[in-house]
Amino acid sequence: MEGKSRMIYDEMEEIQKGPWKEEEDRVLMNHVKKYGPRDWSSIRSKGLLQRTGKSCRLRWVNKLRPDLKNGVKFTAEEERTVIDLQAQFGNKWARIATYLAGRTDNDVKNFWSSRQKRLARILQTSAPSSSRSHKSSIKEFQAPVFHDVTSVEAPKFSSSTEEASVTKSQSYSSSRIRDTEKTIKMEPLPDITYPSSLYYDSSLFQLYYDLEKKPFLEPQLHLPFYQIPQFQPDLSVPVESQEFVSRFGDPTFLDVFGHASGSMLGTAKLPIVPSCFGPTSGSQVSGSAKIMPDTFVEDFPPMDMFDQIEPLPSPSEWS
DNA sequence: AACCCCAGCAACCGCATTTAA
DNA sequence: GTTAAATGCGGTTGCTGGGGT
Repeated sequence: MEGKSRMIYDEMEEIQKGPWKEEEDRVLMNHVKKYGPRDWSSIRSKGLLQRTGKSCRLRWVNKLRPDLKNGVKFTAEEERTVIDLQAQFGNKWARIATYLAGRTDNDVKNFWSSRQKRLARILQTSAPSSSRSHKSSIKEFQAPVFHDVTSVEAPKFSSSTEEASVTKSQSYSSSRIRDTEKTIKMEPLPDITYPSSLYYDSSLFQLYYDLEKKPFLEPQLHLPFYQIPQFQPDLSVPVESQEFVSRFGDPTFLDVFGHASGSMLGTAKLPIVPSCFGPTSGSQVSGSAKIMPDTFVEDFPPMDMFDQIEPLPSPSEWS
């Protein structure tokens, strides 16, 4: 080996990888103090560190930035935010992270993948071994997503027309509602103060109903699944789905809901009247103990065991 | 005590996009 | 306008510590 290739080899060899040492962090911090968070490549070219510019930047962004919540677990609120934004944006971790103060894209990404693994395991262990059809029925479900997103602040965007569409005058929630066809806006019921931004994913309904042909949901069927333990087996629900649905009563399955208890599920009913069906369409749940959506969200954090589930076709794909 | 499993995390890699020359 | 370098992003990997057996 000689000449240029030798030089390249030496250069490659010198590059430091792996965990950062304190001294390296100090050098990197000094660089940022002097020049700001940029010119990462110059750190190496000046001989300050044997790290690539990319590595330096990553270290700064993920660990050294002063505003980071290092070593702090995601709060329930942050989890809700991530779940909601992931549903909205997909795996746009950097974008999602802009909604979470002190969190990096890596944080969000790691949080999400941990969660996916956890849920996959839960699904796996709670799935009855005897039923293949059960497995397929799960795939037909998509999670109804309940969120109170009123407290989520939209980030301050500097550019991008798409991002600029979320203006200060527009709440994050309203943009969310506007953006998705899957969202059914909740109308407040008299004498109850509901967060105006409460919404859920209506696609659960799509499982059973072609909305164009059957504009009215049967009262029990448009219930969110927290009422499912009381689910009546004769409600024109496909047998497979009933089987799946019945598993909400399975104590193991309930682990998905964190500290939710089976008894809570059994008694909880929420009067929800999707506006598209109108308050007079007879879709209100009868005889229910009213619970606030927020309470519900708190008691049933990250309800996303359906995340593995393939999305249903969009309405335009229905035939 | 030794081993295994797993969750959480940090860091790397490859590719895409943006910026500067 | 072109090209190379710098930066940003998302997927993936590997390490580590804690808990269970």
